[in-house]
Amino acid sequence: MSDVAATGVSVLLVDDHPIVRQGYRRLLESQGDLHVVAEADNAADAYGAFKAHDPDVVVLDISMPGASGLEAIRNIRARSPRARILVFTMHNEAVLVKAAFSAGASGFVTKSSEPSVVVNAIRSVARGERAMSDDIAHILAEDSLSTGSVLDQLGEREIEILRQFAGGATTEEIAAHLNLSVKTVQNYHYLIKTKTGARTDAQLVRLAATCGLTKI
Amino acid sequence: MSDVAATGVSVLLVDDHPIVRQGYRRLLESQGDLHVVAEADNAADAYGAFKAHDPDVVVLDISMPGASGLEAIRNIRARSPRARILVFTMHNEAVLVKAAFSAGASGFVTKSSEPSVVVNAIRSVARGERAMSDDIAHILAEDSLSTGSVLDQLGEREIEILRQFAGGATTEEIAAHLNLSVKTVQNYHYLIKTKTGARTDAQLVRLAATCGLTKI
DNA sequence: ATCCGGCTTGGGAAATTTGCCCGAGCTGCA
DNA sequence: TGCAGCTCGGGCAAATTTCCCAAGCCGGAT
Repeated sequence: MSDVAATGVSVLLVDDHPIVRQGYRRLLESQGDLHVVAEADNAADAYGAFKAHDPDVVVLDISMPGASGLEAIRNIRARSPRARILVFTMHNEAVLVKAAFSAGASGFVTKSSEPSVVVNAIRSVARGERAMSDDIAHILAEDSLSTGSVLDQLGEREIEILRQFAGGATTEEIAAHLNLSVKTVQNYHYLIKTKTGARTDAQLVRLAATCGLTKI
Repeated sequence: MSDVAATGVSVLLVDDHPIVRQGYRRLLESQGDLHVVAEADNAADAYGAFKAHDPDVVVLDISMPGASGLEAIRNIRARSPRARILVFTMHNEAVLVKAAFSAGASGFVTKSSEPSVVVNAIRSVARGERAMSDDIAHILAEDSLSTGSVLDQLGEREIEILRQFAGGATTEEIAAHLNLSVKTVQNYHYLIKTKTGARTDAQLVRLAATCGLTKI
């Protein structure tokens, strides 16, 4: 990464869909200056791949099931603060975007962006700049003006648990996914309900859906 | 499409993510026998593109926002019954898969499938065969198929209770609305879950939503 | 006519979850 | 240093869920 202009930008792809990875790889390689040096299909493997290949930019999807992609961002940044991470996902919730940036991401681009936006975002973060797609900027802008979504009352953990719960996971499954005790998940469940004012699990699911936390 | 073997397979890509379309395009073109002749980024444009280019296979993501991808399938098949449609999406719920097939899809492949699975599925549906990825076959098998819509298994009362429940009503409220004992509503709740195979209240809500029983 | 099967309605009892309260560790911030 | 907030879990009574069962009703089959 000492001379990006001369050597191009090396990229680590992290996404749980092989097809999508393959698509990225072809897209990036066709640019000439972008080179995919490694891939990972889950957040847990991301750091290992990062350490092994020392890419200029990590492109990762934080909407992977199970472990949080935010965790992966923190993991990488904690050990390699100069790492550049571009989040590339279909989610566009303001809370998620803010969480990603505060976790250490350098950029956030939605999958509905034009390919040119993505490749330019990769080049931007490789230069140490911040990058985000127009829709994300829009969402953050509106969010900064708005009264605040219901989700703003929730912490990161609470949001993750709400997402999995609304997605149909049982308490035990969530506990297993996040490596928590069932009791803790139950407590979060209850906390989320009281915080959001939902009196019913069904109301919670609807809430998550209307906030875009889960798609139905 | 008169001679697939000689001319290759022409494909129409329908997906709301430009990047993903670009990825597919590169993947398919690299196969030699598959040619992307058109793209569309929403369900509404899909039929126009189909009519204009008469592709052998339509590869489409039914998880697009706004209009239903199922609608697009029905649209295309209604006017061109010999159309071959391969659904390619990240969703893997049995109800959705069955809905897609009953809408006229010829194949259903999840985005977590290997690239080779996708290209082979395209070739299969081009030959007029059915195709689905292993995970989808598994899900359908477990679903033990049988009954058409999930709602067909439910009686009138069960549907009414499911609707109110998914709408956010508590057990007591439902009992009061319908002049039943709380116990009866509880039993219905349980019965509905076992009948539909939902293991979670959240899954029940999603089910009701996907069946159009409640809007979110 | 009779019987079968499914829907509707609820009781009962064990298993599980919920509702709240609590404490502890940790982090960031003043 | 101390406060505040998030995360994580124990405890325990109250509530709900999970199953199993029974009975009435009704339409269709025999």
